[in-house]
Amino acid sequence: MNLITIKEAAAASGVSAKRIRHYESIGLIPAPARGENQYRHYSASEVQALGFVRRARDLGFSIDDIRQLLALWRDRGRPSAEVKAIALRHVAELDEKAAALAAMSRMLKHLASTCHGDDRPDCPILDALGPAHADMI
Amino acid sequence: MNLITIKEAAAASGVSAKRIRHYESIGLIPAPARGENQYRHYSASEVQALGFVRRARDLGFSIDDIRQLLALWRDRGRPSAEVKAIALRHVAELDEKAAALAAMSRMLKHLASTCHGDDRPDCPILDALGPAHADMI
DNA sequence: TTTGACGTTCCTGTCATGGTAAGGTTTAAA
DNA sequence: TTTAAACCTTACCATGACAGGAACGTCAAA
Repeated sequence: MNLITIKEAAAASGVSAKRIRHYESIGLIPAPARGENQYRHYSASEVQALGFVRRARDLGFSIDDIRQLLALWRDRGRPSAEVKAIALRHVAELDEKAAALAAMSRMLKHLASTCHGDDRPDCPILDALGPAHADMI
Repeated sequence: MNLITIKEAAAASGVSAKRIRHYESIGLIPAPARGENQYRHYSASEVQALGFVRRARDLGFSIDDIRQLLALWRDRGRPSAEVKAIALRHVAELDEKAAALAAMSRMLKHLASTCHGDDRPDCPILDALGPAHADMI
């Protein structure tokens, strides 16, 4: 099997060398083989696992989520229900966070729309943050 | 002026005593007066500033943003344009983050909808994360 | 041979806190 | 009077998921 250096593995997987070492240090991915010079050497399947991690991170999964997903991915007989449960729980978290951000944005847009935005000091945004209009938030 | 303890200031402002000390340590709010016993004592205006900070945090502003907003809030002659610019920049950030989360959620919902979610091992979610279907993400 | 591009480990910083420890103070009850 | 509790203080460690950089070893090409 063709073994490659960490930089090549980084290029092939889309995970930076720094992150690869980090993932190894926290036990997300197993330590790879080392050469005589102590350099890490990665096999194709290890690069595949790194790609898996990257794509899961791109979907916003936490490292702990990915730990479980990786284990299920490697388990040929896993029940798909377990994977689906993790995914749907994550979807709920994503939707919750997105809703919270949208609510903040809505409020700020409203406040900004009532603010002149010129040289005058009157500012409904600051008024809303101040104690007199606390009820607006 | 009625001076109150940090715990009372926390209750009145909605900012925990821990956070109040933290905000002081990073210079977000000025150090308050101290009693003979070195206990912090807060005035009404200091409690108002803490409430300001809390509401700005509730709207997702960073500490550095709040630093600027507080300075503008205290400046009676500030131009509202400066405040509006900070707010609109923050709105853009919020919208960007919300859109990213929504995109992740959409993709995961789609993948989950095609997953049986039973005892069978076949799982389009894992397949999509794996190297063969990298193009799905 | 020397340069520069790799590799290694280890330490610190990020952001906005929370938790906890070890100690001093004040207040109230036993 | 003693003691217990509820406060207060500072200071340090932990979080998540890394990035940056120091200090040092190794390797390939000019």
